[in-house]
Amino acid sequence: MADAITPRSTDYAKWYVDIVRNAKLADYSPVRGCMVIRPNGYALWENIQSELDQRFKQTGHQNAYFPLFIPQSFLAKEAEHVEGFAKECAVVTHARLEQNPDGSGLRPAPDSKLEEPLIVRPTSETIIWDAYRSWIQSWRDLPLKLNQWANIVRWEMRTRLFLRTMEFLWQEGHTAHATEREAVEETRLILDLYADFVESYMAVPVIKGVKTAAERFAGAVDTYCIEALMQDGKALQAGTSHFLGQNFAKAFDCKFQNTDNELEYVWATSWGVSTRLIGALIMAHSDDQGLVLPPRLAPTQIVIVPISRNEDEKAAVIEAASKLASDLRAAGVRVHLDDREGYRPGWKFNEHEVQGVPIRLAIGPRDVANGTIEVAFRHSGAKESRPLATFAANAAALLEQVQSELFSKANAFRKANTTPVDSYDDFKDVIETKGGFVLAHWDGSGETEARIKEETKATIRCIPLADDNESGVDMLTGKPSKRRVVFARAY
RNA sequence: CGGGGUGUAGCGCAGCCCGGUUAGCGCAUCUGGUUUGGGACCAGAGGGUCGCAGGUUCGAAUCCUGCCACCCCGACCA
Repeated sequence: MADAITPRSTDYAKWYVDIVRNAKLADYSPVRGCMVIRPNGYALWENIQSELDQRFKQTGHQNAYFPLFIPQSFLAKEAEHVEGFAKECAVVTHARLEQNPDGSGLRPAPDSKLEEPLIVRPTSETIIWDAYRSWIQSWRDLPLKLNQWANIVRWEMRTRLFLRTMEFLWQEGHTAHATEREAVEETRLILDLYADFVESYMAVPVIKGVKTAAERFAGAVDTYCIEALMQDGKALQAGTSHFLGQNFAKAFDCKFQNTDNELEYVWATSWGVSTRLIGALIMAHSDDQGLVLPPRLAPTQIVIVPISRNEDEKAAVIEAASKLASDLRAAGVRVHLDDREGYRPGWKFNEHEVQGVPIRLAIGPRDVANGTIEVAFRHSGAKESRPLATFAANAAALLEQVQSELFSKANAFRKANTTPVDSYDDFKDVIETKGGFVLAHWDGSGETEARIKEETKATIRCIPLADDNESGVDMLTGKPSKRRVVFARAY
């Protein structure tokens, strides 16, 4: 509980795990590559969920739920999709266990072997498009815009808490449209929604862009993404929105009759963000003292720690603290009065710091006498005394200020770690020594991209959508390039 | 799957080379007391198939053989 956190400068990967475990966000499970999401971590996911869910509904989406198990044959229907996912599927082959003949434990009963194996969904396009085929006949059935909150399984070789686990939680939106244009608009709408959410709620700046063919979702025509930069200079894909064209409609024979009385294949999108966002959050803001949470997402925004030496003091302090807590609650602040017995104030300070509570208030006999409280800011470490009477009224604004300071800090970090380069030598040097986003010209060929990846381990994170075109020549081949693209080493 | 490493109390480790009372230490936990403005202190207590299976030996955490698990580094990925 009170273990030291490895400093980032010593070992970034270890620091990350220490944060996750000391802040009690998650724990390892008995199953390799899986994790237990603890209450502190799950509360973050619930806040992410409820905000996104609202936004999905505001933009005309409905929630539904599709099965965990998918017939193996479904996956095979879309050629690129199967190629992308087949190698990381968990497969259910038997329906029953029985005692081993020699009495040594259990085995799958041979006579319970399934006619057709089931795969545990690595994503749900196939089973959803199978349903869409039967639900969509006419242009009047479109658009169909569903989302599901679910768990999925991808049999990963190497895993990291939140960033890559074999099972993870996410939402996946799947929409069907009458026209290509409408589907592309949907893809972009969700991309904007994700970017705004991550920037305004999580205070993590992102770059919106399109993936290259090599990095595209298996089965998509275009994959749009938001890319965030972590404190160690590595990029993290924080969300994706795919324009699927008519690939899945064709694979699942999903057609509709248009207003001209003709049969057409449906146009599709799919999009998702996962519990990986929590990993992004940690690596964007946290420090060597522990987790740092942005107020909008923090399960507890303000914690109050009472301090007293005897029963008389305690009564007065608790009374003042309780009143403050209820005033804050009335002002819409998620506040927690930490009145636990048996823990000293210093211990509580540390615990709330490790767990990332944005603002800590300490109130003791001196404060009660002076009508003040001590305000400590998690993100800056600043500590100051303020009048007690007016604090609650200003609290919401104070939290918003913290939120925006966090974003500014992350934004400044990204700016400082985004480097334009024009020669391949400079490129290799920056990737190797400085890291971060590297903006360079690329000739658009998969060969060049693959060679750069091979030689530097840096990939094209995206071709940015931002309107800052500047033509040039590929740093490697000298061929013409219409704009700079974003390179980085990535998680 | 290739290379490296580690398995001893909930966690982190010592002991192993050189076999020998009851397997130890720190943190955490429990009880009692004194404490409380930045991780309190004192006293006491509980907690172990020494990863598993064989072998050598009067005797194995320690030596030998085999197996298993996990971690780190690489190839794949939200």
